[in-house]
Amino acid sequence: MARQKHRQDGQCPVARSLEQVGDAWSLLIVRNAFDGMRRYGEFLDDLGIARNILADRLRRLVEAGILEQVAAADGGSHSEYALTRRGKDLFPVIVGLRQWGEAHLYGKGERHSKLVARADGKPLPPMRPLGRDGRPLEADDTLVKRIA
Amino acid sequence: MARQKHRQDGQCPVARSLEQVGDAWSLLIVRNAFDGMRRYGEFLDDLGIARNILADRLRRLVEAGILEQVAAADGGSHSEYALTRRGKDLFPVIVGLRQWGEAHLYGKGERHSKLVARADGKPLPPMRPLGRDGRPLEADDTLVKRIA
DNA sequence: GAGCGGGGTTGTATTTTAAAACCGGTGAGA
DNA sequence: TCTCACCGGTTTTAAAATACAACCCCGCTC
Repeated sequence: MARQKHRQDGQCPVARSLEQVGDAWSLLIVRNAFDGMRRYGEFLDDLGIARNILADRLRRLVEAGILEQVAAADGGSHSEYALTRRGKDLFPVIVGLRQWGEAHLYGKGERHSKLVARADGKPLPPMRPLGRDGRPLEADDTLVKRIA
Repeated sequence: MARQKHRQDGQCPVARSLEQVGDAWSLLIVRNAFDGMRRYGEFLDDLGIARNILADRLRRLVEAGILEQVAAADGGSHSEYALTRRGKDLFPVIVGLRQWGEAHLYGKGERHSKLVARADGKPLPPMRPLGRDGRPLEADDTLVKRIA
């Protein structure tokens, strides 16, 4: 489903993004990559994903330029998967999903991992879209301008 | 795939979020809802999704508290689907996907729809996670603190 | 009461995912 | 050097999700 053509999807960047990362596994792999995970076996163990699916997703993510295969950091014979610039730019997407989940998907007292600033160890404030004046924008303050 | 259990997914808000919206259709429906779309037939025509899948996704989104069914605005007999507070809070996720797509998935000169501020009609600056001091944070400036 | 549009449900074919067995290359130890 | 794990996959087969088309129900209009 992340790979089919809809009506006018060339036009909408959201749709085009979802063609590349619009399945749960891809974004979970990317999330783990942000946490420093780099090896096939690590992803396999952590995610509990089927081996063939993991291989397929890694291949797609490499093809999409989100991950790249690099020689192992420890000089071993295997290769590792590292986020490219393009992959790192997915950070706001991951943060958005994380903060939405934190805000809406946990009961009071139910614990979860937290994203904190490395500098002070404190949680990040909610990420919000800002206008050019630096003030937060709600969805109602924006509109999608379709191309002519 | 958006609906299975991984190793320790209760813990990670990203995983939990993706259980609810981790497939392309759900987020495309939400995207369209942000654009003011409210009716089954509108989603059907715009997305080119299969009818049964659309019905299923709308049902799930309602169950998840992201959409709610409300009486039609025009007093007709059918009902419409509107974003709840929880659904509206997905705005940063959609914006994140949109801006990533805009930045990485279009060739020079290739046109796409744009998200603009309603006030001045101008595109939004890139949304970025901010630290408590208001300065943008890169992924490397953060870490995920797992719960004890 | 026939026709029609909206909003679905119900089959059934096709595609994707999952699970598990298998395979090839490297490196360590006997 | 032989073999024995281990890592990183591929292949095979089963199960599930998706797509597509046909059908159905309801309220409305004519």
